[in-house]
Amino acid sequence: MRLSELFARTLREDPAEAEAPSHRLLLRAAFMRQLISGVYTFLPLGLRTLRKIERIVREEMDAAGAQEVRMPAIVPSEPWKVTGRWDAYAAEELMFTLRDRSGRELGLGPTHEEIVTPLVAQEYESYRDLPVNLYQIQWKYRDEARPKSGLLRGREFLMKDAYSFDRDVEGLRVSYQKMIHAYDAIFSRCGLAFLVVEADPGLIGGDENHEFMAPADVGEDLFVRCERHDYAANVEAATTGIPAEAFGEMDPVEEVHTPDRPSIRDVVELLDVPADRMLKTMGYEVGGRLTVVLLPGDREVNEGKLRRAFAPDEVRMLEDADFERHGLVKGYVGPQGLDGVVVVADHRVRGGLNWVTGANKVDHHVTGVNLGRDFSADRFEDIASVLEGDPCPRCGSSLTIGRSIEVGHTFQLGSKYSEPLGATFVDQDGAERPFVMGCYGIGISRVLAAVIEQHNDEGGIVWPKALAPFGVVVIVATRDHEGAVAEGERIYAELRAQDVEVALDDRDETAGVKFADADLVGYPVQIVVGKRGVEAGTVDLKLRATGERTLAPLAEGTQTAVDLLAAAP
RNA sequence: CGGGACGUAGCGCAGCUUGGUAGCGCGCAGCGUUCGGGACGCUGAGGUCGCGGGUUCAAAUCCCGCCGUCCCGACCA
Repeated sequence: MRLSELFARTLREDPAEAEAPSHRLLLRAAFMRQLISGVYTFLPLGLRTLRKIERIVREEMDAAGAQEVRMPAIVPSEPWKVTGRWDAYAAEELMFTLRDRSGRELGLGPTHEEIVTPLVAQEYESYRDLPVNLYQIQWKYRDEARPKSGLLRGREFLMKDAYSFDRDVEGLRVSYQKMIHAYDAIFSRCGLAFLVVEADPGLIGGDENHEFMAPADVGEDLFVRCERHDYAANVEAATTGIPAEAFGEMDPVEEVHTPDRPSIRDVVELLDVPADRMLKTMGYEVGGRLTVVLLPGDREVNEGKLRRAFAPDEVRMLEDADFERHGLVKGYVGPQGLDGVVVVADHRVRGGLNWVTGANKVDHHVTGVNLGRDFSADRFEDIASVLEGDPCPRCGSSLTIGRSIEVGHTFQLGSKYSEPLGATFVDQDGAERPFVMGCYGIGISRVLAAVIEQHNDEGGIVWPKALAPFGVVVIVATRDHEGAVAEGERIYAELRAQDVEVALDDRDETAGVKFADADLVGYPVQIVVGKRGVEAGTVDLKLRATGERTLAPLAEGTQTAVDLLAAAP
């Protein structure tokens, strides 16, 4: 490609609206332009890179035995109503909805379980047909409450979604493992540093599921990982080793005056006790029953774990009026002497002595409160947030917390969708059974941004060669030296003849502009053809990743570039 | 949805407090010089000051409403 003809105007300055490095660089390097919030046009450079990711995904999915299809982006509401997700998506405005001329409700698909499941049910009737795994690469639509950071959270994004259908759970496990391996290969080939974590299932539901996380400062997801790397989980799903029950001397209960100090932080400050000695009491209504949840004061309730602990009962946090109705003093609730209240304690509450907690009386707390003597719990559950330094649930070594971008998510769905949708096959014994499904997503446009988050420097993007829009750029570092221009053309032609993806910077720009743009766009290898070099019979080459420079004889410039590219990361 | 900020030329910004001629840098066009790390000089083009309403003799500037964009939070295949 001749850069003089490429539809790409780089920006000298950072666009005002971009903060995340990938967002900034994608705009500056002319990979994309914004249309509206969370929706972008891919320019030629961006599209080339996007297609490289698609290609890697296709190759690995095909190698894993999945078959590509293309389902419509426009979806009918009916199957969504059957699975109950129309309300979950459309009513909560996550789904863009529309109506056709007859008034029929339609939506733009945010994911396709409701479409692919009936499709397979329609075509396949027997266990003999299974397993099958269908995937597609398609633009997905989600009316995000808050699109952000360019491609990292868009309202229109390119996604690879795959769906496996098996006759039983054993089959699903095999299908699932194949996808895990394919994902490992895909992200490795993309040059992404990543880890697999145990995850919270969220709206999609199902049993076991994993997230593929790319560590990055701008990531929205927190994960924990133990020192020995035998456990990693999203903080939403993370558990820890449970502390041993505490034994020791119990102080007497004492009431202290804590005027206008309803929050843990206030009391910590006033009484000078560490937050982890405060006993936090959270009020909920669970399945209509008043429930108090206890946990150490330095932790938060993990809502996901809480809901799972109480499933299938509805969990609702108490509002101000509820406290009054139940005779609780907001800000000063303690577990001691509560009647007719279900008390659920986090396991960690067993590991502490002499808690400080509310006195169930305005402006008063109590100290020296102990489990067994002063209060009891009806149940113990793992419901508190994880903290840095907590023990690993597997090996006991300490957990660290990291920030990451979710680039892939795999779910074992079971019959969560096939059952309500009536998607069944006839098994060997003649019985009709619902398909046992898995689903597997990769945010392709998000991977593009995640790779940049991990591979950039002051100069711009540093593409792994697998994703670079062009592997090599030939920079003609002069405008008025015919020999240099001719040598540039020659090397460009030679590289093309060798099927190297090469760009020729033949623009009417100064050398400095071309160098800066080459660094910004991030071509792995730069070849500089200039007057000085041509007269001395040499070309300069630069490896973007390391900044390493090589001087090569003119005649060997092409081959040196090929070799450098082959060796580039 | 709650909180905050911003919207002035293609891009980045100043001007707004204290109302009165719309400005700077980059980019763009022409000419000349220069030619290996975002060149220099001269000349020039380019703006419904987000939109609507109000106050005023007069609004980019003050007031109200709306729209848009970003950030924090809530939410989140």
